[in-house]
Amino acid sequence: MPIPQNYSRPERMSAKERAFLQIQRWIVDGTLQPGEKLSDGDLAEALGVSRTPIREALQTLEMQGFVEMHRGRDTRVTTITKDDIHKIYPPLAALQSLAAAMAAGCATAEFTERLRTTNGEFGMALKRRTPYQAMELDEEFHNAIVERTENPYIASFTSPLQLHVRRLKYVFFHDVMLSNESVIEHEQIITAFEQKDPQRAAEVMRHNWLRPMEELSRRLE
Amino acid sequence: MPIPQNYSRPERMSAKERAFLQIQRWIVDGTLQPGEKLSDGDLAEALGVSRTPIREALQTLEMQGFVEMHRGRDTRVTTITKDDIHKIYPPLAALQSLAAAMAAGCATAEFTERLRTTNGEFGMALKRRTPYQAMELDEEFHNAIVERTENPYIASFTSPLQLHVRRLKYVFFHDVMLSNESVIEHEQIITAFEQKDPQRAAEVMRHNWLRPMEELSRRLE
DNA sequence: AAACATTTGTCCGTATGTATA
DNA sequence: ATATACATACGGACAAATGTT
Repeated sequence: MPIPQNYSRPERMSAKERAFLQIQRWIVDGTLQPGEKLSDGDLAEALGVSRTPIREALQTLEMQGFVEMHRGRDTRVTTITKDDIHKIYPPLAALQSLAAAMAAGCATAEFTERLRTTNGEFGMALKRRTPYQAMELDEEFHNAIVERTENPYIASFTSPLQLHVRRLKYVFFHDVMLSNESVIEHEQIITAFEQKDPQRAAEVMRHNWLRPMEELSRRLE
Repeated sequence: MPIPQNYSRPERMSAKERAFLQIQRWIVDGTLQPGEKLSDGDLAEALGVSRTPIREALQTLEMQGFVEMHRGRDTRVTTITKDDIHKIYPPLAALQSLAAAMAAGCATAEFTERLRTTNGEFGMALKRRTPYQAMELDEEFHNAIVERTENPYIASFTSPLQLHVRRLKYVFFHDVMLSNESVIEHEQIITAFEQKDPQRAAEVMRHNWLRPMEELSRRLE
């Protein structure tokens, strides 16, 4: 009996983890809308577990800014306004920029090659008009750089912030909003890595995050 | 009957919150040492609550990087090495620098005055050789700037990072390690605010965080 | 004002999974 | 390899708090 090798995860997920990922997805993609009330009892029933793992998941999501728990009252999905565009992007840009500067110092040839491959696929996905795949490849590009810094403090913050960006796009535009300019900027970042130029890597990276912010902002006026 | 106005908190804390703050304190000040095993049962008994709020507190601490939970195995205080000095400070510097740049744009006279007062008390605490008070006034200075940005995403990350810095100092030096140069740098930041110079505010702020990193780093060699 | 309905917060027992002998 | 000991993960009941009728 042949068993598929890549069946989801080798390590089983805990109920809390499953609940966390599922509820997070629902919030990010807008299934659970901003301000919507969350009943842990209902979620427990929907996900087929007890309230305990749901509560734990909700508390984690509260830490990440996706839900607000009011003791004794209720638990709700956090609201977002267009102002959040200018609140989420700048810190993300700052940390990604830092990560780029750090990665520039220790970028090997095989690392830049890997980035170039990912960026190539990203560009192809844009041409192919498969925005969801493009978005995932864009995130893969940026995550690779963050992971390269081997700094868990940075990763632990950029990761949820990227999800907040996704949520912004879904909630306000029902769209992932990607621009072709990113491909060029990514290439410039890779070049800066090859030239061991942290300053330039940081500068381009910042621009690569602040430009989409401006684009979103303009489309809302 | 006169009731003290500033009696700790008007709102009662939940058991989870109490447990969270207490365990966090113990980890930061070294009472609970790096790598130490945490038994939720023992903690529950020590704090006079059941295991549920303890478990929830530990999960929150895990998100902040103070605790590692290994499913089915054990729960331990995270280890820190001297390498962490160079991992914690840079992202903190990057975000504080961003906060300074943002605050420079909207700093009022009364705001800079408040900062100047806090910085004055900070300098006095240094002269008085009351390092713990000095540290708290230093944090108050920086937190005021972060809060001024009204950006909860930044605050939610800098706040635990500052505690990691505290922990570094306590664990490696049993000391809070403050330098007089900070007073001058703070004043330079305030001046940059008054002159509405975000660039300079950001630059001084970064230096104000990276200099202590270098000082700690040198003292470890 | 007081009792109700609802939701969150806490307790504790048990099942599950992991490491060790 | 099997059994044992132990810690975590989960479930379900109860208590407390809040808003409402």
